[in-house]
Amino acid sequence: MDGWVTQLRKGLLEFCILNLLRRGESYGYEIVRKLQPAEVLAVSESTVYPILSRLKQDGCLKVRDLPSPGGPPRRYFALTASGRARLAEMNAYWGELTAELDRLRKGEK
Amino acid sequence: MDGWVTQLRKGLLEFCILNLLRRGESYGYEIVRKLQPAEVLAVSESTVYPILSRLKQDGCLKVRDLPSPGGPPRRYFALTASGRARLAEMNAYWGELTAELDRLRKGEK
DNA sequence: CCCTGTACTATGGTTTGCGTAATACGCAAT
DNA sequence: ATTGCGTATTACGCAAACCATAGTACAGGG
Repeated sequence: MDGWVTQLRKGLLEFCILNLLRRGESYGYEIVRKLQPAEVLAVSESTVYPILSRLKQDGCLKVRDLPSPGGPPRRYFALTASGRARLAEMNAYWGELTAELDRLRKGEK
Repeated sequence: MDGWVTQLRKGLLEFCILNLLRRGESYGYEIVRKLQPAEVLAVSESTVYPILSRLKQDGCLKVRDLPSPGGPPRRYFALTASGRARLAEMNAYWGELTAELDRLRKGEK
């Protein structure tokens, strides 16, 4: 069960982070905190930071550094136009996927 | 988008196969066919067979071989008690996960 | 001076899906 | 008779994502 959860999260976390950033820019450490209370989605920094780097690399996010009140400067990430388009595609696919899975779980036909 | 779909499927396919077998035994080739029309879940044999092997290895499935009307003998897989328990846990976790994700996607608080 | 909380970076392992290819059986058509 | 197609399984190897672990760095309180 434990390993399965890890596998299930592949791709999903990227999806979560994009959805989180839809509301406005944020930085890695804060994103970890925002996902913490969810429990089923709780992750560590070593998971979030690589995802942010990849999304920026892919042109889905843009970055700007601002000083922090305590600690290294914060790297704020925000969605680009390309990122918003990507998120829209993902949301559409996710909708189909969950619909299909619900059909599988309840005893369809 | 394409690579993302591959990542999203990790763990999910195992979940789908267990749900499929809940209705009764089946064999690899047939499972591939049953998932085919779903589109969002369509996979090839090279994906399904390793999953079945692993599930059997983990004690979630039991196997019996029966002759095929054309081709090598079919390996029929069926859920064990342990498999049913595992599936129940997965279904519970999946419920929490989709609920949390829906909350993230709609602009909750 | 040490410890806690904040914030980011780097490395390596484990697992999974999937492309590719090989094997094997039966039946129909050329 | 041989070719091809649908059925059915097995084996090898790659790429990507999550995550544990560890390390760096700054500010403020005891």
